[in-house]
Amino acid sequence: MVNELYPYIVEFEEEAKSPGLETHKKRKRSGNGDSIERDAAQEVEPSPGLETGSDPSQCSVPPNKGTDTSTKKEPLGHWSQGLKISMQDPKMQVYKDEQVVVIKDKYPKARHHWLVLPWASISSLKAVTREHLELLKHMHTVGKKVIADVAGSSELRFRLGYHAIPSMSHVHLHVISQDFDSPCLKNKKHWNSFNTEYFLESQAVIEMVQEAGRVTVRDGMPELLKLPLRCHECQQILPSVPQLKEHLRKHWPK
DNA sequence: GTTCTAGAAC
DNA sequence: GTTCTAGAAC
Repeated sequence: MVNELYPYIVEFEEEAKSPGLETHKKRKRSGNGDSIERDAAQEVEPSPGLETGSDPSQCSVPPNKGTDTSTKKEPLGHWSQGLKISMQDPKMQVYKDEQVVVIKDKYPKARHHWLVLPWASISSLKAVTREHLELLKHMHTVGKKVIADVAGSSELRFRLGYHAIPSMSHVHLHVISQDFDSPCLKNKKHWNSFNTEYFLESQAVIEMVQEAGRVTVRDGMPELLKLPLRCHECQQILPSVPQLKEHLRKHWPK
């Protein structure tokens, strides 16, 4: 509970906000927005123009000192910073509340694949501490809610977790259905990042932060991405991605 | 993270 | 000859 005071941590290259800028956008940040049932939480309508004054996508950055935990100096135009842009786009937002926003993965690796991101700028799991414990729990809860809102989700299995070594900056929780039925799933790295220990269960991460106060990852994560293609449902090993994808069909829900 | 493509694998 | 993988991208 530290950074959520400023939903807009993203710093645009537009640089210098004159100190005289209106820094007092008095907004209710009453009680903790823990309950997603509150009206603060809302399913974001696709139709534009519904945003209220509390739209965090407006990027008037308060002249606050470096509150963010990010240390990398990647330019905001770099591909690895893409999530910071997408999460601000109302058209991408599937859900949002005072603490987090959910967007669809731009290149979904299954029929349903979302990313839950905190408004607070947390570069990666390496920067997570006990102060973020409630936030991580909330991200998990929101992920489960989004699943529940999907028609037919009762027949689909889902997993919630983080990549051990994410490519994209800004902490993001993957919420992905286990059909892996998607044309964007193209290579061994895609498969193994979701079907080996490279995929860190959200629940395990939460418990780790609770117990150890931080998230540690075992060595050898990059090697996991090169393991043989093994079916997550029946453990069979398939010789190529195309054959794996053909094999997966027989596990699809009828 | 993706695209592109050389050359390995079949 | 075609499919498929895996590494570069300034």
